[in-house]
Amino acid sequence: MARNVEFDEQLAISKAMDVFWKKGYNGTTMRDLTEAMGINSSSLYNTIGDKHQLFIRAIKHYTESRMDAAKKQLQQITSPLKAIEKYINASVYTITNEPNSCLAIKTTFEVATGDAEVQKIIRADSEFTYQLLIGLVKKAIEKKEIKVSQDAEMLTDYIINHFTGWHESFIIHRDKTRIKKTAQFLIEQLSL
Amino acid sequence: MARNVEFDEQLAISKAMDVFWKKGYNGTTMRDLTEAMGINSSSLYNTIGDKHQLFIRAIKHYTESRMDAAKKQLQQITSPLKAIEKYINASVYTITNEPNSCLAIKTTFEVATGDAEVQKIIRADSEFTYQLLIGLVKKAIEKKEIKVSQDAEMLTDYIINHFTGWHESFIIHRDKTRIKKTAQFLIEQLSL
DNA sequence: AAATTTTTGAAACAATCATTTCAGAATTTG
DNA sequence: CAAATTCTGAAATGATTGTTTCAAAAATTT
Repeated sequence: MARNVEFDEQLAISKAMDVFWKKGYNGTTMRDLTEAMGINSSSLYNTIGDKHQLFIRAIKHYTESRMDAAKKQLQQITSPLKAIEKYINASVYTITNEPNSCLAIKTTFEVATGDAEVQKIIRADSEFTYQLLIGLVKKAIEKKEIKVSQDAEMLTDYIINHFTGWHESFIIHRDKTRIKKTAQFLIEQLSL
Repeated sequence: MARNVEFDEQLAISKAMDVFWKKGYNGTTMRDLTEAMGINSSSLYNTIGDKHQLFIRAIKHYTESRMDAAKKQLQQITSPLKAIEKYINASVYTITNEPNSCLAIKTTFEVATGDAEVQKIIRADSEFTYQLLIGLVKKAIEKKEIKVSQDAEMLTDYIINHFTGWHESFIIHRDKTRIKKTAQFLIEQLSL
C-alpha cells in the first residue's frame, strides 16, 4: 500500500564501504557517508540504521566479497602447493596494487579490540582464510609437496602471518620488490 | 621575569601517549587528553600546540623509548644469531602481554597513509629496527650461524614482517601459544 | 482514481568537537 | 618588596558531530 525504497541498498553499502576503507571508522562522518551513498540521512536511518550498523554491513560486505573471490580463484587448481602459491601471489598483487590496504586489517587495529560485534566478523573472516589454507596445507603434506610434515596448523598460521606485515611494509615503503622477494622466499621455504 | 610552566611536559606527553594508544588518533578527544594529562587546554595550546602536534610528540616519545630499550637489550650479546633470537622472543613477549598492540602499527594503519609528518616518524622507526637487525643478520652470515647466505636485506625484511602479523593474530585470537609456535618455527628456519 | 502508507528532503536537534579568550593568580627578576 | 611577565582556569567560541523531525512527494493497492 505504499512506495518502496528508492535506492539500491547493496550499491549504497558498497559506497559506504569505500568511505570507511579510506577514512577508517572514527575518521568517517555521517555526512561523508550520505554524500558518497547519494541518499539522505533520514532514508539511511529508516533502512540500514545508525553509523555503527552501517559499518557492520560495510565490513560484512567486504569480507563476504573477499571470500567469494578466494573460493573462485582456487577451485580449479589440482596441486595443493600450487594453490597455496597462487593464493600468496594473488595477495601480494592485491597488496601492492590497491590504493588502500586491507579494510579487515585496518579495522582490526582501529576498533576490533573495543567492539565485540566487529571482532566477531573479523574473527569469522580470519577463520575462513585459515580453513581455506589449512585444507590445502594438509593435502600438500599428504601429497608430499611440502617439506614440513609435523604441524599443519602451525604452518597455516605461519603463512597467514605474512600478509599483514606486507600491508604494513607497503604503507611505509611503497616498494613492491621488497614484498615480492620475501614472498618468493616464503614459497621456497614451503616447497620441496 | 615571569613564572615557568607548572606541569612536567615529558610526563604529560607520556599520559597523552597512553590515551592515543588506547583510542587511536581519531577516537581521542581533546577532553580525553587534557583530563588524562591533568592540564587545562589553554596550557596545552600554549606549550605543545594542537591535537596533531601533541600526537606527533606522543608517537615520537613512543618510538624513541622503544629504540632505547632495543639498544640496551642487545648490547651485551656476543652471538648475532642469539641476539636475533632474543629480539624475536622479546617481541613475542611484548605482543602477548601488553594490553594494547603496538602504537606504531596502529598508527600506520589508521593515519600514516594520509599524514606525511606521521609517515616520516613511522618510517624512521621502521628504519631503526631494520638497521638494528640487518647488522645482526650480516654478522650471523659472516659467522656462518645462519643457513641462508645470499640476501641479508631480504632476510631482514622477512624477519621483521612477522611482528605485525603476530599483533593482528593476538588481537583476533588472544592465543599466546599459536604465536609462540610460529616464532619458534621462524627461529628454526634461521638457525643452522 | 482515490485512499493509504511509506519514503524522501531539508532543516533542526542537542551534544560534542577542537580551539580561543581573558581576567586573575603565580612566580621570577630587579 | 614591587613591577613585570607568563601561566592557569573557567567559560565561551563557532564548527561539526550523529541523529531526529515532519511536511510533502511518491507509489502501491483497492
